Amino acid sequence: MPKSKTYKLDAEPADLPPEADQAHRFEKARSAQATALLEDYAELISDLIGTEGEARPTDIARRLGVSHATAIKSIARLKREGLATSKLYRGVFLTPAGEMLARRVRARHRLVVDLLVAVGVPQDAAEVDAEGIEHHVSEESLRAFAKFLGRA
Amino acid sequence: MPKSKTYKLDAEPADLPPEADQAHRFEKARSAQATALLEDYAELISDLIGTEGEARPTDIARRLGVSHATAIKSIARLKREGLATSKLYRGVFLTPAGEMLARRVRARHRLVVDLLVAVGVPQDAAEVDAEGIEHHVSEESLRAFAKFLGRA
DNA sequence: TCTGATTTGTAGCCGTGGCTACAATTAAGC
DNA sequence: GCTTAATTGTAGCCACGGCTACAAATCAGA
Repeated sequence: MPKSKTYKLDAEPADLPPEADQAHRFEKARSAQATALLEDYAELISDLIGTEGEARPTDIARRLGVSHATAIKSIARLKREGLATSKLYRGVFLTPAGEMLARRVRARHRLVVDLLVAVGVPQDAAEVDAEGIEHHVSEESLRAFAKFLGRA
Repeated sequence: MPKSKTYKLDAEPADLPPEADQAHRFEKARSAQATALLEDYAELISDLIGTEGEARPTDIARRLGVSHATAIKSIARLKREGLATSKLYRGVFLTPAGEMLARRVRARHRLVVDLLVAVGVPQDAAEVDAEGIEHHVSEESLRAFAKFLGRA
């Protein structure tokens, strides 16, 4: 529902009322989930353009493990949100906002995988878990991860 | 959609086809998301019963930051899935399966928070992030976390 | 070129998890 | 005990993200 088109990976701190801060934690997790799909698509489209030269809906669908119809609907949402563009029967492209999001998501993904590996999680499990985890890692945690990995 | 009523926190390994394993990662993240709500409710109900002596829909709703109608609908889903019981206008209780789930979820939550803190994330940020992260941490990662924290 | 396979898009269905509004029941206070 | 407040439950709406089925457009090969 945000009217702003910034798509920060984080959200405002918001000084918390007495004991209802548990509710705020859940709300935050829910809103993170709401943008997770956009983030996944943005990163994937960026990857496909980088490696294949183009991002076709069918390839996106196959990579995500969903039907092409689902992918196309989600791409429509990306367009509504100003993250992607496409003309009929042509491939999908990212707007500057979409590119920025993709870059941040990719960096975050790597950081999460690296941290998991650093604490002893096997590489393949780290890749799997990171796919779900990354959307819930705040900027603050990311900074801590970077520092921990010696990339302060 | 699972017919089994076990609710493992993990899922089967499944030997991966050629390069479609990216799709499998996304599918795993999606299925984790599907059980996240159940997990949150189970843990919260267990907490409320422990600290307040009972779990009332209104309290559940307030703690989760949703309307009571939403909470009641979700509780209905817990009942359908065999995790909770309740009689009309009486409180909510967990079945043995629900209790087990709650216990595992609570342990996992603590482990995730502790790991985040151990790598340098501030306590409050760790609590917030853990709420979203925990649902995507595999048993394998949990074991790594425990070992890293010196609780092998 | 034109015919058939592939890709893309559309329509319409479903379950989930939000919500508000209203009804019913229980609990509390006079 | 009755009235009122609080709680609980129901109904019905919405957007999302899945899906299948079908239609339209593009692309490739004969």
